[in-house]
Amino acid sequence: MELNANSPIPLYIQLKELLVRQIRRGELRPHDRLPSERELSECYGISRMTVRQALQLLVKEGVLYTAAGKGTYVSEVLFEQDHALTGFSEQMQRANLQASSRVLEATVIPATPYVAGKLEVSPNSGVILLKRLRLANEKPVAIETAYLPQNLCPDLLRHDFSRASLYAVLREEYGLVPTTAIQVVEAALANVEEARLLELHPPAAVLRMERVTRNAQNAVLEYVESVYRGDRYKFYAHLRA
Amino acid sequence: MELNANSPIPLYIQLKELLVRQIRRGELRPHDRLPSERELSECYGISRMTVRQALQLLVKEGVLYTAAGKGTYVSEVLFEQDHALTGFSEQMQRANLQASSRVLEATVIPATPYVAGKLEVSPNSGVILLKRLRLANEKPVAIETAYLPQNLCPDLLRHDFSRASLYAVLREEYGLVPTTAIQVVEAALANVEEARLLELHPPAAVLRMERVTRNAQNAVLEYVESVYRGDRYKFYAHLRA
DNA sequence: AGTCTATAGTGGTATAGACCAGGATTGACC
DNA sequence: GGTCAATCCTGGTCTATACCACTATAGACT
Repeated sequence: MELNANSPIPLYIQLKELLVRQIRRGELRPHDRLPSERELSECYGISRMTVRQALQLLVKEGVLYTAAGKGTYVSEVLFEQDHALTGFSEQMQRANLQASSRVLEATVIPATPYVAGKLEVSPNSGVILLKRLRLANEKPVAIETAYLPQNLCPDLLRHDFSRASLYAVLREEYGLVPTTAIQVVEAALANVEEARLLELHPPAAVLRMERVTRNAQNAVLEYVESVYRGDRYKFYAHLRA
Repeated sequence: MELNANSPIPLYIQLKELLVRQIRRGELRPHDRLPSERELSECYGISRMTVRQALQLLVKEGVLYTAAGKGTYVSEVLFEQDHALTGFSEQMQRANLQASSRVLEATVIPATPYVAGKLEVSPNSGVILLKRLRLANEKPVAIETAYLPQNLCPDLLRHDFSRASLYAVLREEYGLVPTTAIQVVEAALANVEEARLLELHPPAAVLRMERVTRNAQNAVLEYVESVYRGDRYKFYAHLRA
């Protein structure tokens, strides 16, 4: 269980992942105390500052917590790194569910004033509309309608989005990486069309979500309206001041 | 514009706040390059590692971004310190609604295993339970049940929480400042008790939320279970990668 | 037994120096 | 004029050391 100083992977990352593995394997359990920074430093033959770099990362991620004068401890829950900014496909993969989709609509339309406002583009400019029924293990979970500025991702619709992940295509083909999003979520009763598509028997509760996603340069990548089955979807968010 | 080495405030925090002030005043504008780490180090008479501590904090917060081999730059938006981590009272104030509460329960209980896990405290240790009906302009909006570690805020319950804001008391009296939270939101149909308290006529949709709130030291401040009226509450979240 | 007081250990802060890979600039060369 | 290589600067990583405030413990004292 040693660190490799010649590896291209930084030592503090190696140590961080080593600790995460120990926690995942149960060798370190919640509220266990870790060896002190000085012990880790000596044990792995690296300096204390490097140890601290690894530990601080894990504290920031919520995996560990520290108590000055006492020690460093394993947190109760090891939250999965950020559900926050992943698409449906990635979320399902994380939950070990098989994601699939049925494309309900895939066209280019002129931006309505409302959508133009959300996307921060001119009205009537080209907007890609992608409406899909989302399924997990073949069972309907959500209806998702995404609007994207056509100039950011021309020819997007040549992909088959019944199988392809929108976020994966944006990232790999167009270099568009979501980094922030503003979401609004509310609860409501399913209407007739929603009940039909989601195979619900009214009355049934659904989660309605709107989201505007931006990249690091603060450009709007997409505006999405989604409707989730209340009984098959929970909505995680990690908030920071 | 100097740093004070004798101040109880760490140098890297002082530098961080100094940079934020410069950005707020417009002396540093989006996409401007900051002086290099070595220049800042010499300019303020502190070591480069201390400079990096300040810069890394700001990068983590999204205020700055770095490009290896090029420099450190100001991000496009300095997000409003946001809706994310405020309590019900603050949210209502922002929406120009008059917040009030009816205390349904306010006691100290021994931590159940489940709550102890959420709060990262020992089972059976003292936990403050505060259950309130939340109203906006006299109309019921939510039922909120908060659990707090008693050792963090002893005597909390001597306040009258039908009027006082929990977050304001935590901040002003105990110096407890929420900085991160993990929330889980789902939609459901209101049960009988919820419908009665929220004055709903079934069937009606509600938003159920669980939240674990932590401070900058990653200590758990509270665990909250809330039930919101779907028609009177929208749930905002600002997410970052 | 109970209380106080060193003392040792912990994380938090800070310094000074070093090397690396990658971007940017300059200048020699064709 | 255009190309390529050397050079310098940048952030990224890492070491070794030091002092502080806080916590726990063990031992001396009452």
